[in-house]
Amino acid sequence: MPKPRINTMEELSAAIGVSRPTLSRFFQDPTLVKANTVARIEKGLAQVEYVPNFFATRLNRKSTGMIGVIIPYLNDLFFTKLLESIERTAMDAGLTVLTKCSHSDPVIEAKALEGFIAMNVDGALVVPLGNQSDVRSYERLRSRIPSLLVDSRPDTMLDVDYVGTNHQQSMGLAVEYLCRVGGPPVFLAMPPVNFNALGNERAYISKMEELGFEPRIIGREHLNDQGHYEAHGHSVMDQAFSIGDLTDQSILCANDRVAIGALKAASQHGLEPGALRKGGLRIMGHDDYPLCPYLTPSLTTVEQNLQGIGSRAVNLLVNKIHGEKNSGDQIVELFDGALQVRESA
Amino acid sequence: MPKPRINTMEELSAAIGVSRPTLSRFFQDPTLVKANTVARIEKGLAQVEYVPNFFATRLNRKSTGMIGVIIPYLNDLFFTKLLESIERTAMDAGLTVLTKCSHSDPVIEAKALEGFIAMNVDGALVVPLGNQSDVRSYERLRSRIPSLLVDSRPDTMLDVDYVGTNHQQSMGLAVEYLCRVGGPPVFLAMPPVNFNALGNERAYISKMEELGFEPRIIGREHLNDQGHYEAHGHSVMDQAFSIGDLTDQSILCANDRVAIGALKAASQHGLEPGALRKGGLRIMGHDDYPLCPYLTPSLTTVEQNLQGIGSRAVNLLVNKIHGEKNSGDQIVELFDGALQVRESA
DNA sequence: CGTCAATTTGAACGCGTGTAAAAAACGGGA
DNA sequence: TCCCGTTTTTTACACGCGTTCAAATTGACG
Repeated sequence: MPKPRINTMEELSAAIGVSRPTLSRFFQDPTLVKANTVARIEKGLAQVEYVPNFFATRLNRKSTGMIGVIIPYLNDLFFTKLLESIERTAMDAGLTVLTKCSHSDPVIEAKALEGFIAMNVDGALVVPLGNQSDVRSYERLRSRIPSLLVDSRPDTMLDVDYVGTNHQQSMGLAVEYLCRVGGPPVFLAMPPVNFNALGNERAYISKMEELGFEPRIIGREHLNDQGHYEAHGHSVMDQAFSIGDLTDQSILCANDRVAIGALKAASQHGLEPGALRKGGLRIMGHDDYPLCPYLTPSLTTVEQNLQGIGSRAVNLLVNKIHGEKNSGDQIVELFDGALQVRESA
Repeated sequence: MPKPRINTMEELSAAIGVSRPTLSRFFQDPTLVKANTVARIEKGLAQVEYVPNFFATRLNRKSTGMIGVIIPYLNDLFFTKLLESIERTAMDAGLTVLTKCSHSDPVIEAKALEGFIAMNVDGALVVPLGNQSDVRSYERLRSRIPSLLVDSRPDTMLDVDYVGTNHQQSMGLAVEYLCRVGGPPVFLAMPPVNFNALGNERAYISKMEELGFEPRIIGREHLNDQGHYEAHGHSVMDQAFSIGDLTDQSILCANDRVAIGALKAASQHGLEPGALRKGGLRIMGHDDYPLCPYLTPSLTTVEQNLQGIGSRAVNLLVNKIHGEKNSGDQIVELFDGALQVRESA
């Protein structure tokens, strides 16, 4: 026997004999209503089918209790891990998260940001596409809504609040490690079309120079579909190995997915990255993709503190929302990476 | 010079000299307004900053133009691939997608479904947690909103509209292939706590029996945290290999992530799955996880047609929304899997 | 210039709930 | 029992836009 469906608070009010304003307060926060009355309401509620209309409740409220989050890709465990951290933290803070994915399309990204404005979200976390992102969209967003850039910061938005990894430090770790335990690394870059991997690249160069080595970057010339990092890494290294190049070098990859492609190329050419431990071919990644330990050989990499970045981003956003008066100062928080030494380097 | 911000249609109307009802019609569908007027509105719009309030627009509309989608995990490329397919199809159909993730928590799942009701979505696609899912929540949802189960169907919801993979067929393919090219496979199951992998398991059993072989299932007794498939596959196989068991068997894994763990265990024990091509140790997965080609050895598997499942699910949902009068008949569409023979088996 | 059809406008109401202010009911203590 | 402070109820307005409908305007055409 299905319970009778009740569509409006008005009807509810009539059905259980409690005034509508009291019901309204009850749904927002039961502690605003006397225990006695709460019990009466809950008893009534158990007998009917009623769900307050989401739109109506937010229409005339100062705070919607929602934050918007947008990420560039879905098919990447890096972003989903970050997203998971964000969602969990936000949920604990009592916020509803509105997740969007731009699918690597600046137009979709812009539309999503506009959507956040239209929905009056309390704040927004933006993991941007990168330099292709529409700067004006973001400007429009942050002029109305407390916002934070996460993970990646386009060159055109350097004056904006931001939480991410300290690439100088994390790539520095990688370069230093590779140099210490073997030969100085060649840098396998991301596809050029792609978003600002420049942070990693610049960090590589400066660390190499600091240590007195000549930086060498490969893979910038290869065109590749966006997001197909493994294919990129594979094709670049396959080509090199085919002519006997780089077969005893240290290869530092822009990220783990590129490294996964490189690993495959190596194994196809009968090479065993990391086999000599202190020299020969070695392949290292960056990010600590969840599958790293399960690759053969397992992938040495630098772990990004996605957990920390995600939760810190949410907390900072909450602060911005609750006033904390735009102190005027730009917020920039960079998290250090941690070396994860495994078999491949 | 920032454009003046306009907050309501009323103000907009005054600002650009077009009546509010006309503006309303313009925002819903510009073709409802004369070209001449459209131009005038657009010109005015370019000079100000205005975004129609999302809540207000949906409050008094019959259709919200939104569909809700919920998936159980984020950190799984299988689900993100499915989600991507769904989002793309929905976007093409002009629908706004509301994505939620239950993070493997039935309570979150139930809340999300209630949220869909509260937001008056036109329809909902539910990729359930599995047998842990709260059946009543889903019943409440589908009693109010056109809904469809996708990918997995809990035993408690067998009478419900559903789109997914034909596991009988896809696992049949795998079993048949393994038997044809080598010895009959042992089935490496998912962690028991987990959601209904039973489809795969049952399909394995029935195909084995059909071919006259004795089914053998391992890995059911191992307890494991949810979602850590690789660790599960690894620990089960590591244990077996350690006592010299299964080292020359065909192993059919419940899914690719389990297989990835199994592959790692093999390599750690100096075993090379698939090396003998037609016998010896072979490992096969199911799903065609995007990384399969990049593993060493690359993973033989059965590809699920996620693209097809996702877009079909959206299209069916759209049909249900647009009436198509509940024909009364239950909708069940099963997609065939396709063999992807690689190195590991 | 007149006519008819197509558009736009004004005015008003509705959507379901938030919110504020004042009046009424309640509850506990002297 | 009376008084006072707390809680609930009444009442009324607000939120921003969808929608309707009659009245006014526009536009193309003859």
